[in-house]
Amino acid sequence: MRPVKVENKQLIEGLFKVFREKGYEGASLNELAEKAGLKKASLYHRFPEGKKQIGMAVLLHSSEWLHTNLYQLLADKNIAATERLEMALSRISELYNQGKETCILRSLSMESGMQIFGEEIKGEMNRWIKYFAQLGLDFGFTEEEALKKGKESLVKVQGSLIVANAMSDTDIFVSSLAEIRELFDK
Amino acid sequence: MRPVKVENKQLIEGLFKVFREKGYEGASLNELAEKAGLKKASLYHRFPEGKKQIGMAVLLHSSEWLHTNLYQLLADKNIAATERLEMALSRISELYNQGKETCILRSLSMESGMQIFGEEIKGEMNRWIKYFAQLGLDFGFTEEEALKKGKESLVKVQGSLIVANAMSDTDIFVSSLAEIRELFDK
DNA sequence: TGAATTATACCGAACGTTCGGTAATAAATA
DNA sequence: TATTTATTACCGAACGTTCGGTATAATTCA
Repeated sequence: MRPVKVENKQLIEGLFKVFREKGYEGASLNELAEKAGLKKASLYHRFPEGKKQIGMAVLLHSSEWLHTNLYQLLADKNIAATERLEMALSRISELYNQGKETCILRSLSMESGMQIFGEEIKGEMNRWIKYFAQLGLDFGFTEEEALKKGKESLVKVQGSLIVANAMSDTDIFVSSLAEIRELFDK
Repeated sequence: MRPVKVENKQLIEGLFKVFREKGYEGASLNELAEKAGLKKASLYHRFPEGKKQIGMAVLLHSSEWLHTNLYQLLADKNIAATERLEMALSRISELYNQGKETCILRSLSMESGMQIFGEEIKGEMNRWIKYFAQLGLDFGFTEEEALKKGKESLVKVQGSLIVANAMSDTDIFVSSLAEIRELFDK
């Protein structure tokens, strides 16, 4: 069998960047192919169902990253809650390149994207809230308090990414991460 | 002179909704014209410079709404700070239809929109922060504290709109407005 | 009538998608 | 080992459709 020109991981990451920067409608097959290192027709060999399937693969890739690098950490009771929080914030900062890059969930959550990926995006946000709420419980908060903090952490990350990007001011993102820290551990 | 078929205000509001829901790339001229109640060519009569000009008009319309309905209120020293805050939150809730609708700044702030409207979006966010920071001063906070609260209010609104829309859960938006209240007046 | 507004028809370019064919490798055969 | 065969990966070219945009004619009203 002929070997692939671009490995799957590298391929998805190239596609991911285009969707994150341009959104679903803004990401053209030509640019997707270019950034992926393949021709347009070859993309259709890898993803026979086309653009929607590519978006889905990108979303799945993000979901796996979060599960491996964030959620598993947040749920690891062998690590003290304070340290878990610290590490989680550090990985979130890494994920969004210190606030210089937006979130794929936001990029794909305009109306056209929601019609295709609505359930996946909603599911991912629910997972974020759930795992941060779990951390809240480990910090000793009540279930209600913890759930609220889970939601606040998501709102802060999403909001600060929007504002930081629009204003070219990553300090807002960095500050928001600090506020999430204080939300749990003060 | 022949009267217009669709009045300017109504026209802009129709165009506004399309850009807010679909983003810049996702808003096609055919749909813009349809929702505006005009044909495409008639849109070009009203906006000879095309789509960019339409987006700019929509953005300006939003800016004026904010100035008239929010910023003037926030700066009105004849009203007690607490009441000003309360009224401001109420108008924000109205603006975003209790969290059921997103913010045009977010919709137009993907890469393609930022290249066209970057300065306008940045300016509008700065204005939001400035006026809420001013309110913070009136609440007796230091300049530094007030500025931080201004930024937090913007982050909370933007973030909660994203999450509320993606999760079809307007409670998150409502809660976030309550958190902004507590941020200033507790 | 004359000017303004709207509508029809159209344009080149770009869109997502498809297809026929070629390149590259592994497996099978001689 | 050398050659053929099968399988998969890739790509150029073209598809029909829609894009943003533009002529030009018809309509409307001062």
